[in-house]
Amino acid sequence: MTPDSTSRSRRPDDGGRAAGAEPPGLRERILAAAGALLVGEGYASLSMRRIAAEVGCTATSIYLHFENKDALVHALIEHGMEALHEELRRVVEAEPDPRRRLAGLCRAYLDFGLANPKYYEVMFLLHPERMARYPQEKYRRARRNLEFFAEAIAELGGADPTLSSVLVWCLLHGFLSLRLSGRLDAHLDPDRLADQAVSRVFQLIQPAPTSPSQS
Amino acid sequence: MTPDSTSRSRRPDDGGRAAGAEPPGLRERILAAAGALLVGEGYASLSMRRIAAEVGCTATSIYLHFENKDALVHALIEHGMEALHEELRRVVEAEPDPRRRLAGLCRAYLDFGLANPKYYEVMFLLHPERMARYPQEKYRRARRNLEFFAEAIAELGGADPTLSSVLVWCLLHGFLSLRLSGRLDAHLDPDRLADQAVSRVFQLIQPAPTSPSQS
DNA sequence: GTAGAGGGTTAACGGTGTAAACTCTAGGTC
DNA sequence: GACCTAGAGTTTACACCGTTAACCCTCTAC
Repeated sequence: MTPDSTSRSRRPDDGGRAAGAEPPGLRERILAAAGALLVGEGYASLSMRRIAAEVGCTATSIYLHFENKDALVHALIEHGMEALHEELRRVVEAEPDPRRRLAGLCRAYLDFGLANPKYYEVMFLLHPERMARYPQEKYRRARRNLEFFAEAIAELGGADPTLSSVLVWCLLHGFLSLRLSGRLDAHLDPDRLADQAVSRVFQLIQPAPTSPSQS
Repeated sequence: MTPDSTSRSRRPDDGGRAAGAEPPGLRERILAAAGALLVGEGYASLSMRRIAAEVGCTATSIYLHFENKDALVHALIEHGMEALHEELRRVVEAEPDPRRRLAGLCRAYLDFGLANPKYYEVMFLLHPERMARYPQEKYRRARRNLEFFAEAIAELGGADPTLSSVLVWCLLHGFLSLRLSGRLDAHLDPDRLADQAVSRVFQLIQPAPTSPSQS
């Protein structure tokens, strides 16, 4: 039973905004404008006033639909997380072979970051000083993404799949972080680096030799 | 034509003014205050007015010694880069054994980030929208750091040392990035993760199997 | 008909980085 | 001593920023 009709105690805070009425609705339009602005001009240009101008309302109106700017950005992050999750889910469903599936997951993760750099920045690069922590609860989707990796690793007989999946994430995210912020040496071929990162993942997930011993 | 007997040719940085010599000098005091403010309150509190208040001058005075805020932050970054380089250099000089040296380099890198999170953020996490790119030329020192890694990798017979060193950097930086921004699952033990990252580095630098399996 | 609530507005506060114009002081030259 | 100049530092101001408080207008419920 979807209760609506007389939407009395609608709390626009961060709860789901049901009532997908006929016109897009201001909240949706704000989100769309914010996303377009983010993709088009980057996070630095994502100001409440700019968004409002784009959408044709005043900056303060946004506060009727989002608690503050962080909440708005969180909604954008959630949107991005959903898109990323969808990409990964597609790979998982298409690839029964764990080896190819893991490689596909890595490639999909990298491709997502390279194809949506502004979104990736907001989702994974924005540092905590500048923004209230993205609600831990919402990271469940991110964790489900990691589980995709962990499952494939487990099927491949990798060491400690959960931990290994995090290490794989570190490698992939580290590459994207350095690449997107332009910190990689300009002489390196980024594509080759990405390919190498993906193929070395299979070594990364191997259990460490029982004893370091002598080489 | 000689302006004065005082050492004029001091080029402390990016074409700064000659500035004084004997007392700390305003430029040095600004840098010191900025560093303290960064470490103490984080990048978000690093405003020109805050720095000026700390140092006892006006915000605009800072512009007599730094072209703009980015230039000031670049000076801080350079300071951090020097400190990091020193840490790594120490390891290189203390460890002749390449295996232990590589492990030591990884640990030192991670320890630097964990011990100086605010500096690490400014050095490697601040994303490009918010700041003019750190001058490529100054990244030479960062590249020299990577050479430390590459050398050890070469001695260990790792694959394509230059490329491998970048991948190791990706792994270490990815871990620090996710850790410092609080994005790692709270259930994971970060210390164990760091240890695992370091020990898996040796697998990461292995050459990939000649063929990615048949089919 | 009237009360009330929700969506929207205007005006304002304190903060930001930065540019322009001004003042003050020290040194060099006649 | 008088004058000029250069540079360090200050005041003032601008155009933004996120956010709050107060107000308004329209619709619905009783």
